[in-house]
Amino acid sequence: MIGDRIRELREGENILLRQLAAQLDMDTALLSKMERGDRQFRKEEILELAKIFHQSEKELLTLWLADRILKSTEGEAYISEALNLALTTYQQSL
Amino acid sequence: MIGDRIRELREGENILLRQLAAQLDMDTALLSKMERGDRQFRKEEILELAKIFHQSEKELLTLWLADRILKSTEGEAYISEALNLALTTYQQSL
DNA sequence: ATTGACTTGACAAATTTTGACTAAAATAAA
DNA sequence: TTTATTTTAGTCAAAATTTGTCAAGTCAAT
Repeated sequence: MIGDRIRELREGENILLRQLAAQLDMDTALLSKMERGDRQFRKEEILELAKIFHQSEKELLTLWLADRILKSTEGEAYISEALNLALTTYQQSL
Repeated sequence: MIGDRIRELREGENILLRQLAAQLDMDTALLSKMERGDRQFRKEEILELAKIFHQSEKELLTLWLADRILKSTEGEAYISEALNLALTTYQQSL
């Protein structure tokens, strides 16, 4: 999800994986995994990517956090119910 | 949240922390932390607790998963947005 | 002051996540 | 097809996180 978006942005600007990896100071193989969702981005990387691609931090961070949320539910039952409950619980806590 | 519910159920049946801990084959201190939300239950423990207290697995697992979801978002920005996005993304994936 | 129930903090053990590296696979260019 | 480049997959150890245990702590009731 965030990985797809990053790939989309990268390809939209015709930047190679290894070039973007260099900008982020990371191994190309690792960035490849991150774009494909095998590994998670770190928040700092998302912020850096927002700068590089002139996207709002909010958009990218939201995608990134949604990914992490879904990852934390992988393989479980009652995911919709739990997400709904988490949402209302969170909103009430504000 | 799930911890509160377990404590409620336990106290409702006048079971001591150490007694329930014994039934779950765990240290009393650990169960104490779990009820208070310091530590997370494992899924097998939730299933066992559903049996012990004659509650539906769905109810307890949903509470448990919602807890884990919220924990995975702790300290982040755009939590509501991400939860909503995670929810719609998940539902579309079905 | 002693007992019983529960809580807390510190530490060690276990598990999971992570990044670097290597090589294989896919893709593109010649 | 060969060669070069880009991407993906697999492995391994280090780092980080989670988990379990124990001892000491609080608090309330006796």
